[in-house]
Amino acid sequence: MSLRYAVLGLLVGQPASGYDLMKVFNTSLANVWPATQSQVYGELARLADAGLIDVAAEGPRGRKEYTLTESGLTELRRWMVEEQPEAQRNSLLLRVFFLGALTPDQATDYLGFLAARAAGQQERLRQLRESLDWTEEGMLTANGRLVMEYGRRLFAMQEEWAQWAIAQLAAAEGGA
Amino acid sequence: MSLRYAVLGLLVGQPASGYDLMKVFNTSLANVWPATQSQVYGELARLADAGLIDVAAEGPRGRKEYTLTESGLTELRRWMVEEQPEAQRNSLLLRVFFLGALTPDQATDYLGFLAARAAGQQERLRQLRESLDWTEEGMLTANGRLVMEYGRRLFAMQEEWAQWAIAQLAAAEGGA
DNA sequence: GCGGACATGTAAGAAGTTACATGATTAG
DNA sequence: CTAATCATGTAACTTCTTACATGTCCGC
Repeated sequence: MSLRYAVLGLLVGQPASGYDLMKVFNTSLANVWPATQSQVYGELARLADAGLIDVAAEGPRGRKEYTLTESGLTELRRWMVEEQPEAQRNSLLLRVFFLGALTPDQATDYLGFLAARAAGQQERLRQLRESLDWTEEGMLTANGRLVMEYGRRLFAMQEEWAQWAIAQLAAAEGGA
Repeated sequence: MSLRYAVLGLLVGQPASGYDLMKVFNTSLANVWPATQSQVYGELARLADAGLIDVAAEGPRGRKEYTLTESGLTELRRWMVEEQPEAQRNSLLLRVFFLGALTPDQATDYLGFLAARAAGQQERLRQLRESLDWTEEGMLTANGRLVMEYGRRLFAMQEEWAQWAIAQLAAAEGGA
């Protein structure tokens, strides 16, 4: 049900169309809460139906610009504060659990790949941060900083952990 | 499609029934790849159909014990090495993105809650590690160590990050 | 006028969740 | 004998993905 709240959250303070929202889902939110076009348009219709958003304006090409209603904002806040975060799937860790199904060489390669990927993601984040226009004071940029810093720390942790894990495997090999 | 591989992975080296697998999904894998009973039984039927697993033995109460076939192991390895990990959803970060929808006090409370939760999860992990029988040398315990260490580092990172984020909010408040 | 971006929508199917339904065996 | 555990399965529903379908406006 979180897609619903992603949509509500994006409409806080700034009206937008489905098309506008999709751009955000394909960029800033791509690594946090991916969504497809058909999902977004469907959810917008359902939210409007439920009175949590309104069509504030209609533009060219059938463009519908939605705004958050009061009950929409209330519902978003309720979700943020009250709702328990649901369990999240992690296919990286799933693979680590099953590392024993690979040969030791393959397992080490996989961890090496993870380390390299984490390093690459850090680099990509760094570039993104530099390219962003921090003068524009939207809500997403303000809290986007917090999210980016989380990402930076996560990727750094992953890189270090993968290197540690490689050493562990090597020690187990040597010890056996 | 990863549930399929979770099931295959759990069958590496040790035959099991759906009931056995559910115990694992409800414990070790609960925070990595949650699955429901109806999903697991359905997937087992499909995997047997596809020849990736076999019914090796039938026991009391209609118990069916499945083993991995060779093509099952091949397919698992292929997935582990070749398949790109799909984007993962993160409702924690989604909420952080929308922190601006809350009052500053509520936002700080939420981050404080995250810090406390991360601390609790570290404690829980520590207890789990102590309670585990490390003499039993199953594959899950060997690589389970790696996964637990990942968890430890993740929760530590989360706690520190949340505290950093609280300080950031305070600074922004003070500065404004 | 025409290509690219803008813009919305539907349909079919896969994956995941919740709830129900049923029965066999074993330990005490 | 009876409660707990073992054990499998189905049905209905929601959510997510992929693909298709359609049309409009704007700049050049």
